[in-house]
Amino acid sequence: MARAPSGSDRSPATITDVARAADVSIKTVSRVMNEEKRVRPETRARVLEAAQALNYRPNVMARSLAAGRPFLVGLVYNNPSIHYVNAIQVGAMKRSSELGLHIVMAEPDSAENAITDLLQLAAETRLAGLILTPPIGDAPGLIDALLQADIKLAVVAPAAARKQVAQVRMDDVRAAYEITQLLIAKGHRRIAMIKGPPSHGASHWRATGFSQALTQAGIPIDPELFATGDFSFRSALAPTEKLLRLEAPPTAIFASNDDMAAGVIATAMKLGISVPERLSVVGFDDSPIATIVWPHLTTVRQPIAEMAARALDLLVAGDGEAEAEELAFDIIERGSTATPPAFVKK
Amino acid sequence: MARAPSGSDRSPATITDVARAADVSIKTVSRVMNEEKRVRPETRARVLEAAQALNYRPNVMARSLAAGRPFLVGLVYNNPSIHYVNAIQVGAMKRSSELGLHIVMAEPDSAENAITDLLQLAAETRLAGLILTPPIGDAPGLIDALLQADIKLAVVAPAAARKQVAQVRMDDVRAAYEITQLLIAKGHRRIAMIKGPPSHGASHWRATGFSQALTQAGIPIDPELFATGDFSFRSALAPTEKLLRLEAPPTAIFASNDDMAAGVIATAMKLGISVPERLSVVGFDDSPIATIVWPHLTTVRQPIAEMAARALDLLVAGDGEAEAEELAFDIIERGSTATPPAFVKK
DNA sequence: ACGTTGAATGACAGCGTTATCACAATGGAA
DNA sequence: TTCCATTGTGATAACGCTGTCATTCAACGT
Repeated sequence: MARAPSGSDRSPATITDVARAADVSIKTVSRVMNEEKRVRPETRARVLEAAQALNYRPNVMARSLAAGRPFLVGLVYNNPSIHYVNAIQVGAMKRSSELGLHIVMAEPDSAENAITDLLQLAAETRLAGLILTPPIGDAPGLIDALLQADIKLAVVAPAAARKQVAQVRMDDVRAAYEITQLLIAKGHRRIAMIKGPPSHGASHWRATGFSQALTQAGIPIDPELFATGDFSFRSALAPTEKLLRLEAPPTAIFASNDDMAAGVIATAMKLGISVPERLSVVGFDDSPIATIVWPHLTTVRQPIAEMAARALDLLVAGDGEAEAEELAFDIIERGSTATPPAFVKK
Repeated sequence: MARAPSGSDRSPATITDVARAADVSIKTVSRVMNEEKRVRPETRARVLEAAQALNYRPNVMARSLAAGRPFLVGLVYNNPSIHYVNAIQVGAMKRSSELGLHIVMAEPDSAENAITDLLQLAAETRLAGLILTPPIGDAPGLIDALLQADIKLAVVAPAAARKQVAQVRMDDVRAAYEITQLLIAKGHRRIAMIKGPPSHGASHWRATGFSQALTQAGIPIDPELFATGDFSFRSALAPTEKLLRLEAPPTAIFASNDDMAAGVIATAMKLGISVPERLSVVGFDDSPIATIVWPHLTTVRQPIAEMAARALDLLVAGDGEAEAEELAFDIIERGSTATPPAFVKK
C-alpha cells in the first residue's frame, strides 16, 4: 500500500499544500485564512479542515512581504530600572499576542546610537512601528528622524506632547503633588527630593508636582534639599547620604522612583537612621522592589504595563491623527511613611 | 527643471532601486550586500555608493523568504526572577545584534501553553531556533515536541543533558558545594537550605551540592532544615520564618537564589534577628539585588548573560551534533556571612 | 589564429503569500 | 428567452530578495 503524503512531513505546510488538500486554489485558502467574504460556507469548512489537518500556519514573512502589512513591532527601551522595563515588556507582550503581532526588542546603548539602530531595525524588518519608552522617547532629534523615515511611533510617558505621535501617559505632576501632600499632611515640613535624570520627562513633571505641593502648603523651596539620581538603586546612595548629613537633615525624602527610594532606605539604614521613625520615604512606580525593602514603600502605583499595552493599541490603530491617552494612578500608603520626630515635640 | 527622483522618497529603497542607480543587475547588488566574491572592486564600490546614497537596507523578510535563512531567534523565558530574565535578555540581545539577528520574546504563561505557543511562533516566523531558559527548558515533553517540529534548540541550564540539543550550563553542584563549604569553614554546623522549585533543574543540583558539602564535613542532613521556594522574593518569606522559629534554628541559610536570599534577610530583620551576627545568609546568582539588600549578599556569581550569549552562538552554529558548554562561576563573599554566634562560645 | 579557461555579470525562476482581474455559474429582470 | 448583476472561484502577477545557470569578456596557451 502506497503511503499517502501524511501529516508527519518535515517542513511546515504551505498554502499550496492546503490548497491541494482541500482541492481549491491557493487564493481561496488565502481568502479563508484572512476571513474575506465571498467564500461558500462549505468551501470554507473544507479549507479549514485541511489547514487543521496539516497544522498549517501562514508564514508571516511571506505574508508581510506580499501584503505590505507588518507583523512585527519594535519595543525600544533603555531604562536603568529593571522593574520598569519588565512591566513594559509584560504589558506589551500580552497585548501583542492578542493582536497577532510579535515583539522585537531594541535596547540602544545610547541616545546617539538609537537613531541609527532604530532606522536600521525599521528598514530591515518593515515593522508596524516602534514603541518608545522613557527615556528614549525624549531623546532630542530621535522622533523627528524616525518620523521622517515614515516610521509609526507610540511614546510612553513622553516629556512633552507632540503632534503626529501617539502618546500614553499618566499625570505625573498630579501624582507627585498628591504624594507630597501626604507627607505634608503627616506633619513633614522639611522634605527632600531625589529627582530622576533630566533625560526623562517624568523627572521634570514629578519635581514640578513636588514643588507645587510645597508651595501650596506654604513651605519654602530649599535648593539644598534637591538631589538627582538616574533612577537606579545605586544612584540614590551618595545623594541620600549627603542629604542626611546636612546640618538640618530632611525628615522625609521623596525619591522619583522606587528603586531610588530603596536606595534611600538602604542608606538610612547604613547610617543608623530608622525608617519611618526618623525618616519617611516615598517612591514612585509601585514596582516589586516597593514591597521587597523593609519597611515597604509608600508610593504611587503607575500602570506601566497597561501603558505599554495601550501604546501598542494606538500604534496599530493609528490612522492619521495621533492620539494621546492618560491613565489613572493610585497613591499606595505603606510602612515607609510616618509622622516626623520633630512633629510630636511641637 | 524636472525633479529627478531624488533620495527623499517615501518607502525604503529596494534592491532594484540600488541596481538602477549603480547601473548593474539586482543580482550584483545582492552579491555585494552578501559579500560574495567575484565582484570587481570598482563595481563593488559603485554599488556600495549607490546603496549608501539611497540609504538602502535589505529587507530581512524578503531575504529570509528567498534564502530560507532566518533572521529571528526566539527567546523563551518564564522565570519569576526578574533579574535573571533581565540578564538573559541583555546577553542574548548583545550577541544577536552582533550576529545580525533579531530577538522575539516569548513568555508562555504556563508549561502547557508553551508547546502550542512556541510551535505557532516557530511556524509563523520560521525562526532560526529557540533559546529555552529555565524553567521551560525542563518542561516535560516540550523539547520532544519542538524537536519533532524540526525547531533548533539551545537550552540554558537544563536539568538533564539531552542529545540533539545544544546546552549551556554551569556547574551548579560544584558552586553550591563551594559556597556551603564557605559557611562550614566559618564554623556553621546548623545550616538550612531554601531550595528552588522542583521544576528548575538547577534547584536539584544546588541542593545536591549543598548536601554533599555537609556530608563531607560530617554534618548530618536534617530534613527539618530544608524548605522550598519558587525563586521569588516573596516565596522565601514564610519558609524562612518557619525555619527561624524552629526550636534549634539554623545559624546560616543557603537560599537557592539571591531573590530568595533577600527574602531571608527581610524575614530575619522582621523577626529582629540580625544578619550576619546571628544569621548568615548566602544566595546564588549575584543578581543586582545582592548588593541592594543590606548586608550585601555572599553569593555565587553566575554568568547568566554570557550563558544566553553562548546559547545563541550554539544555536546559529549548530551543525548537526549538539554541543554542551560549561561556564565558570565565582564565589563572592560579602557582608551577609560571618562566624556563627555559638561558635565563639565553643 | 583559435580554442580554453576563469572571472565578472546578468536573466530568470523561485520563496509563500496577497492582490488584481478574469471567468464561470447562478438568479432575477427584461 | 436573453441579458446583466452578483457570487464564488482560479490564473497569474507582484512583493524583495537569493540561487542557479547562462552568458560575456579578457587572458592565456598552443
